[in-house]
Amino acid sequence: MKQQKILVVDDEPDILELVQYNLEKEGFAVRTASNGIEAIDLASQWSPHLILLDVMMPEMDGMETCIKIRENAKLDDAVIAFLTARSEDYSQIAGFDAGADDYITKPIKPRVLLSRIKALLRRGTKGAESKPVFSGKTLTIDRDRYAVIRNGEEMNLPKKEFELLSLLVSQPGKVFTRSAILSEVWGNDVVVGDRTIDVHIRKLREKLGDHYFKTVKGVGYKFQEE
Amino acid sequence: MKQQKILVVDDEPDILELVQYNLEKEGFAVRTASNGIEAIDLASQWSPHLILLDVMMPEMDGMETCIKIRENAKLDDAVIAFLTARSEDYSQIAGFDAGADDYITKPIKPRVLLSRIKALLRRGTKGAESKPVFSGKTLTIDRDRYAVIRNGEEMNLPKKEFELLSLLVSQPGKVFTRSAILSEVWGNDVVVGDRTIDVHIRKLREKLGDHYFKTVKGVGYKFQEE
DNA sequence: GGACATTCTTCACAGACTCTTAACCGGCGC
DNA sequence: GCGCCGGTTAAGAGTCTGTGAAGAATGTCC
Repeated sequence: MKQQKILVVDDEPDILELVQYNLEKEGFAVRTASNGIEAIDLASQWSPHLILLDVMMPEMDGMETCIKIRENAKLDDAVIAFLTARSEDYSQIAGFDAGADDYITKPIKPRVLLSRIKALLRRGTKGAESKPVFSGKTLTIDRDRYAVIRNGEEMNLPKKEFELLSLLVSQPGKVFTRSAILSEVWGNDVVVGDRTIDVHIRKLREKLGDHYFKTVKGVGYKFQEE
Repeated sequence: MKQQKILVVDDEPDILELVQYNLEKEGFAVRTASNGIEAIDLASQWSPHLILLDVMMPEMDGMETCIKIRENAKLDDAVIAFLTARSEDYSQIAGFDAGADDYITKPIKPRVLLSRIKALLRRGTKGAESKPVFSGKTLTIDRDRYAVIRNGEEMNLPKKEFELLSLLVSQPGKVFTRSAILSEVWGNDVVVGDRTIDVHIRKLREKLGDHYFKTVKGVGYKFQEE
């Protein structure tokens, strides 16, 4: 699965570090900004899936930053959550008006933070999911069931193989470069060796048949039925 | 969709009127009560989907009312949200303990109120919305009676197991990720350990048979009959 | 209120499966 | 032959789930 990107914005380095550590431990790609201006910059070029925004910040406060971010069409899919001290009640209300999707109260408890974040991301990506089913002549991929059906026979593949197959099958005939495959299946910030993709392709060839997968030397791989 | 019922409880007639007007405009069925005792009465016979409860009330305060309502099994599905003045911080915390699902601070802004209420109802009705009964070849789930019937033999499951089974059975074959299961069965704000789901799945396997539940490693679980 | 039963959650560990790595092979164009 | 690429293989690291037991939480019955 593709790695989810989270931008954390707070003016206290301690908080940034704490949050970053906990999120990265869970496999998220994390970047930080210490004020609103930085945040907007980074957000617009990095396109994070979720933005954690401290309400109280010098220069430009969270609310204002949030509104600015919402104005950027490119960031329409981003989920925004406020970090707020428990006493700053007012901000909770105004925050929703500014376009926030949730608020999380400080002091931050790592486990709670994680569960909230996961819930938010799940909600956020619901619409973006591509069709759950692809059907070709002899192969059907059903993302809902996480299964591949070949000639009526259902088989299960390990996660990475399934994701890789899904990607290739999503656009039959199209050649996917190695780097494209890496970033889609492994995520941008994961580094794996050169041969890893080959090995997974080989597994797929073993299980489904050699003819489905065509190697385009120097470029990448493509899926073709028959 | 069936009209959603909301009970508003507050001792200030102005607030009642304001809230009632706004909610009815949006198509909700609204009733009001001006104290805790009235509220409990009305709630138990009308079974609202959501109860808005002022914290500060004469006779019986919101917290106490909330606890009483929670004791009534018939109202188990009701979502309870507190209305609280900005300064009454403490109540927000204790409110969750008393069984509240959210709190909304005064002064009330209609737009915010509506968006919060809709979010709450969305969350609250996920289980009840689906048909109360699912029937497969050998398994039948009857949400109304809270019972599972396998091959004509009725059996009762503990709540969590039942909810988990219901969820999986609601879409046979579909893989539910661990995080999806957590948010549906446990709720977004509950944090439980990694192995908890496994244990419940195991219980179900013990009681109903191993073959119904398929593990998809790295992804989640799915239900399949046969 | 106290004793008991049931349900829910946690924990530590084992085992199975999956993923990645590294070394080596062979084809191809120059 | 040489360098570049991808294919193959097997081993080891790593990840995820299953399990038993125990403790906490909750409910029930006198």
